[in-house]
Amino acid sequence: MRTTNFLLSTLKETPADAEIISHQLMLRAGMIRKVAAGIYTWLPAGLRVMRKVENIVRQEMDKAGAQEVLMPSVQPAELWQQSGRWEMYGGELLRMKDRHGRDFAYGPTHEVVITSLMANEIRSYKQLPANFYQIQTKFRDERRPRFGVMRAREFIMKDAYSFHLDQASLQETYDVMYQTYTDIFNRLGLGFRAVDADNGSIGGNASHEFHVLADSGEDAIAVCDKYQYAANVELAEALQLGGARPAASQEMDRVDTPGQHTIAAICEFLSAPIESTIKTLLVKGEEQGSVVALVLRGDHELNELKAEKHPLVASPLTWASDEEVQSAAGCAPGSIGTVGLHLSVTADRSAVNLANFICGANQDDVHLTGVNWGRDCPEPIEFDLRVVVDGDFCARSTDQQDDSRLSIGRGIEVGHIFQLGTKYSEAMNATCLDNNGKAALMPMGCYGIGVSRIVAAAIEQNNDARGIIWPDAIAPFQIVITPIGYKKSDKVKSVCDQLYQQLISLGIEALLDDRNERPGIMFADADLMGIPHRVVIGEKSLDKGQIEYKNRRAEAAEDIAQDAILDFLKSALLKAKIAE
RNA sequence: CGGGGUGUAGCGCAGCCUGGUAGCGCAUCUGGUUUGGGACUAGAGGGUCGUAGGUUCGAAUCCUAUCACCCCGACCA
Repeated sequence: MRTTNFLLSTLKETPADAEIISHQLMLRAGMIRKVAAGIYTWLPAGLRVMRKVENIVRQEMDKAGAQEVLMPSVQPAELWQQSGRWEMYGGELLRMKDRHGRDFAYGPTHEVVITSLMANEIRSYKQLPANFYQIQTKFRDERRPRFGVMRAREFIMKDAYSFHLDQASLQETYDVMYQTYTDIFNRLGLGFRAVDADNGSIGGNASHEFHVLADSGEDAIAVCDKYQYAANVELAEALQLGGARPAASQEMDRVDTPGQHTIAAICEFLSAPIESTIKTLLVKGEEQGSVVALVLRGDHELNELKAEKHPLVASPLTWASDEEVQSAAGCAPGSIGTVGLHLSVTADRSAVNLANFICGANQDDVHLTGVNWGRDCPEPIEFDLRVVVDGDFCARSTDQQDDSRLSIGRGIEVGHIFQLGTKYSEAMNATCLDNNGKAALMPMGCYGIGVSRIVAAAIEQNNDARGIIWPDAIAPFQIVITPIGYKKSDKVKSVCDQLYQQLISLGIEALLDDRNERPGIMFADADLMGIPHRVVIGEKSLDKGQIEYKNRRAEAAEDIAQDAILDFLKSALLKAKIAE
């Protein structure tokens, strides 16, 4: 491609409404343009990247034995009504009527379409297992689209659905998809993690999210390198800290703490370490009108999702009102404690093993020190209540003496695989005959990849002050040829043209910057667009028989002998490919 | 959906408070000088001031309504 024949819509200035770096760079590099909130046009530079992503996804899905189909983006309401989702789905489902007044929806996902199709197509277990995928435009009417194509309303997704005779077969395909996703993200050249998204109720390996690691990610994830454990922070199990509970060695004592209502204030006031304090939180109980107490070490944070799973706690989690706190504890929040509290008390694992701790006295402006479970107040129910923090032990670890530690990072969810079971096959009556000739509901699996989101996620992970730095596998062009004096020097022109033709004939995607621009502009555009390899051809170096090469990631350029440049580039591309 | 904010040339913004018929930078087009990291110079084109009402002799500016977009939160996967 020659730049004179390519829509190179680069911007020097950053559009005002772009918040995160990938959105800014996609606009500046001329990859996308907004049409409406959360709805974008993909310009040539952007589409080339998206196609690269699609192709890798397609190749790996095919390799895994999945078959490509294409389902409609517009779907009749009847299918959604059959599954009960027409009512359930809510505002995210874009609904519309055709000219006859019939209801339709723009598909946010395709379970109901594929399931009703396969209910007809699959008759025998001999056709199973089967896995079908498509790469399609989806529409989810997000209340608040943001971050460009990262959280758009219309987006491109690869979704796959597998059908099975039994759970064992589903698990097998699930495992294949797990590996396929790993291969895909490796080939894309992205740093990622498979994150345990198991909510515990289904058990096993029922759900994994694949996250591209980036500071701007919307999800916090806990990662342990030693045990290959990664989980959404909200789901990550928090083990006990501090080992077994020491014996009580202090007498309980009352201290006046006027005006001290926060953990930080109490620690300061009493010169006590925060790890020796507990906080007592009152929330509404599952039983109507009841209040239950949740206890955490002073430095820990309540994980609301975990609390909701506690059988005594109302779901969704609701804080007790000030009045309820007053009547249950006899004081205002900030002075609640476990001694003499006539409520069910559940303590986090790391609060249970404390001895001689500090807590409120259930009397305003008074605290207790030297408090011990069992002696001064009843032993609490032990429960995992807290949010894991950086440096916690990994839940996979069996030995707390080892060096496994969780680190907390942020991720962008770009893939999600999960086992659906028979939820949709039941709703759509998708059965096949088993080897006894009996109809059996087909368990299903579902596997999504956010194709358009990957483009943005890749930029979040690969950029610098000058612009995008594409991984080779998804760059819009592999090589950019930047001539110095293309219009002035016949020599420069002919060397550039020749190299360009050679690269093209080798199937290498090269961009020849044949504009009559100053070098600074051409360099800036090439860097902004993130083209991984650049050759600069000018009379000065040609006179020395040299051509300059620079990798987008490299600090400086290097001189290559003119007659060796083609081999050099071929091996540079090959090296990048092997590194994938 | 709740709170906040913004709509003026392709992009970034000023002008609005204190009404007098629109301006700056970048980009674009033409000529000249330039050409190894976003040049210089001379000129040119481009705007229903989001939309609709109202107040006024006169509205980008004041008032009302409405639409769009953005941010924070809630929500969702």
